Amino acid sequence: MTAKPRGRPRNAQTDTAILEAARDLMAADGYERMTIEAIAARAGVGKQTVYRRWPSKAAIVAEAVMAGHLGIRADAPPRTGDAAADLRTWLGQFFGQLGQPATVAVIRGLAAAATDGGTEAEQLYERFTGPGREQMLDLLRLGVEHGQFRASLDIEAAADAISGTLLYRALIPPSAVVDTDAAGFLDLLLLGMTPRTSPGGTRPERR
Amino acid sequence: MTAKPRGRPRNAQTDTAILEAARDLMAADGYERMTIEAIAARAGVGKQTVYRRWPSKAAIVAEAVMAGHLGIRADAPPRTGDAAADLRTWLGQFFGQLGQPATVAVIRGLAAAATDGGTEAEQLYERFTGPGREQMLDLLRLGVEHGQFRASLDIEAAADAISGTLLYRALIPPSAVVDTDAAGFLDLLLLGMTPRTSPGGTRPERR
Amino acid sequence: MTAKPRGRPRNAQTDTAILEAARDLMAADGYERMTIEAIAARAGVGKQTVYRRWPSKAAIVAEAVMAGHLGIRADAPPRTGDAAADLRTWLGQFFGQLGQPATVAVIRGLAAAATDGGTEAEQLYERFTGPGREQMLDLLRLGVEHGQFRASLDIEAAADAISGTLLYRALIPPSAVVDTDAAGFLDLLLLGMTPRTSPGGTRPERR
Amino acid sequence: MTAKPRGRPRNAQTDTAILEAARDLMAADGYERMTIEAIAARAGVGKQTVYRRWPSKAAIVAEAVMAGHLGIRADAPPRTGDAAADLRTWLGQFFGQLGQPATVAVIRGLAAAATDGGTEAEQLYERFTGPGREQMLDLLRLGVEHGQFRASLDIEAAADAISGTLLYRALIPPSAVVDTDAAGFLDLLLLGMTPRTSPGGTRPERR
DNA sequence: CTTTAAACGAGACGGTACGTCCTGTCTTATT
DNA sequence: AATAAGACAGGACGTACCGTCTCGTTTAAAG
Repeated sequence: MTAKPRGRPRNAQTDTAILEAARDLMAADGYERMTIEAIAARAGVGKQTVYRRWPSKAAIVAEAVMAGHLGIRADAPPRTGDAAADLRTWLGQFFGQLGQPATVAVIRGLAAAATDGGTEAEQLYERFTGPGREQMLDLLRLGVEHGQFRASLDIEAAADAISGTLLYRALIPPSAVVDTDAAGFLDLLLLGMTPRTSPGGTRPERR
Repeated sequence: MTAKPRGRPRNAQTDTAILEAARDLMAADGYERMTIEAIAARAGVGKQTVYRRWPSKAAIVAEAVMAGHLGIRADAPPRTGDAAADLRTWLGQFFGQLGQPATVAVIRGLAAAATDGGTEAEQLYERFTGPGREQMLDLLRLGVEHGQFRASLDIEAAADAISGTLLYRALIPPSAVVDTDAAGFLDLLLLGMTPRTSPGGTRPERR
Repeated sequence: MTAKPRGRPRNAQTDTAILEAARDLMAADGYERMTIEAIAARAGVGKQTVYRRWPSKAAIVAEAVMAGHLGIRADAPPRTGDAAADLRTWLGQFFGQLGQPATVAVIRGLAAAATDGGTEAEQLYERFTGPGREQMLDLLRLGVEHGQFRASLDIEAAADAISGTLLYRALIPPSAVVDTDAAGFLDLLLLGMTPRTSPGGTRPERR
Repeated sequence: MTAKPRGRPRNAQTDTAILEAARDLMAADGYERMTIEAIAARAGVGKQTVYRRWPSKAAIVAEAVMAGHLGIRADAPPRTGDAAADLRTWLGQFFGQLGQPATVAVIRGLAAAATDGGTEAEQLYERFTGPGREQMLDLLRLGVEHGQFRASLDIEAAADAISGTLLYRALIPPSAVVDTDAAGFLDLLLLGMTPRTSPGGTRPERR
């Protein structure tokens, strides 16, 4: 049990203001070019107030993502009973967002934050992938149980492959993006079934 | 045909010295913490000499990787005729190197460099993934022809999934790494076959 | 009335530390060779702290002189009632200091600073010559009233001639200095009387 | 006797081009801001060619002045037999030029060059003031002999006072300049006679 | 109410690195 | 051998942020 706080309590709206400032600047400048000084200024807040709440830029970004201030929405996946379909729907959310520059900026930022090294990388990994990963593993496990995915599936490895592909797609330059849709990707990964190709079927040339 | 060069020619050894300095500092400090000033100092070179040759830290790192000064070796894959086996062997090289801190540092650096934005990201993508990707696509195509991989395989998507997973494994903190071996991963991705699990078969606990 | 200051107030001792560092380096290296970086380092201060207070090297030097940190002492002249004698005594202070390397360094620095152009030159002129000039004009005026100097004396022109000679003596190389004493110079300028020559009377050869 | 020169002879026009480039840049940017690199570029010449001929910026400027490329004209003074009048005429040349910005820039540059310290200051002093000084001393000596100046005049000190005043007038900011004419100044210095004031006679207010 | 204690905006502070500019020297190929 | 061009090690420039540290002020709860 925490001791009753004394002195002036922290202003809860300040958190929001900072996270929103971070979100805007991230979209505008990218993670690297965004500075804590600029975040504070845009939030109309002293620098110390930022440092009092988060230890680093990476931590701010991680929180902004988790709090939903940044583009990637981690809504709970649907649970219709059809695990494969649910997974497709859910991943579709993410793959669909890869078209939006803001989302790409965020994922790039997270990757950059992860490379900052030190404990933040671990934190970020935990906070960012943690909850989503659990959902993913659940659905994969369910799919195996229901016989939708093959029994030998290494669900942890599968989860990593999904996350990794998502990350990779965000990092590569837009001109090189291959427009495979999420469902096709999932089939590729998990089923050995014919992936449903995008309408028209023909793959565009790489630049 | 290039114009005839005038004035004192650039010293080719200087390039090497700078790239090697970058390699060492990258391994020691990581991409973010490595400074151009330190690279110049370690190479025994003026800062301007660095800037004369590369426009940014990202560009230096990209070149260092391509020139083979940085840990990831992109040797040509073996061509035994068995495409699936060749691919396994070749990817094994990369996955095996994920255990070495220097290699991880490099991949993290490349990711960070890619997030630096601008044209360098594209350059980096082209130069880094380009050659390797061609090899990968070749082997995948061959495997499909020989019936080792299913006919419906989207080889571009498969290549992205492989690259992405490799990247993801390098970025996540060591404590969270799942020790699936390369062969198992490949089976997962391409075959729908039972992956060969590591001896003992039990998955270690996550931290 | 000035606006109420906000934020952390500037440390007044820091001003002193910087000015003293400038004084020392000026004496040691001369104005040209003295760098702002070295001033900051010697004062144990960040470079920005220097730039926050003064816009240029010239401005620092000007302030250092006015604050008395640099060698030229502009003590108020004596007021014995004998204006000519007072002037001689007072100017003697300055001419006497021309033998000290530190003083010469300062005057040279002021001249160099003046040539930096811009508004600082004006500032420097005002602040450096201003107060002393008033004293000089006062004494000259008094001397004319008392009949010690001829009635037709253009006191402003006389003041310029005095300042200019002082400056010139500081700028020329030591080997070329003529050792006329202050009193003799003054007589030359103002009285048409026989200057009191230095003991021995013979002028040394120029180099 | 010098050995017969071998190899390609120096181009004499190059000297001129460099000195003229220096003259132009001096007028445009001032001594401090003028760089040797810019001089070479403007003269259409390699940097080394400049360094082969002069050891320093100060030396270039000194030569530019002596060669008449820079504003101050040191024509020989007239010799009418009336030493005082000749001196007035001659000094009038200099004082008159103080109105031209280019001339002021040059004198300021010379002062700055003198403060560069080292041997260049001495060189510069010798080359710049040397020839003119001889002329000045000659006329002063002549004036004393003819009884135009008082017999007790210390001619070396008088020459310094004249040079110093000229220098001082060039260094002080234009707004502070007192418009005493040369003749009046000279009378002040040498004669104890009523100086001829400018028409109207009233001194303008200082800024 | 008054005291106490923390939060807050502001901005100074010692540092570090940035990317640019210039110095004076050194190679090139050319004249 | 001199030249135009330009690379080179070095070093200072003035700027931007870092993360920390005062300031004076504000806001609650405790006395």
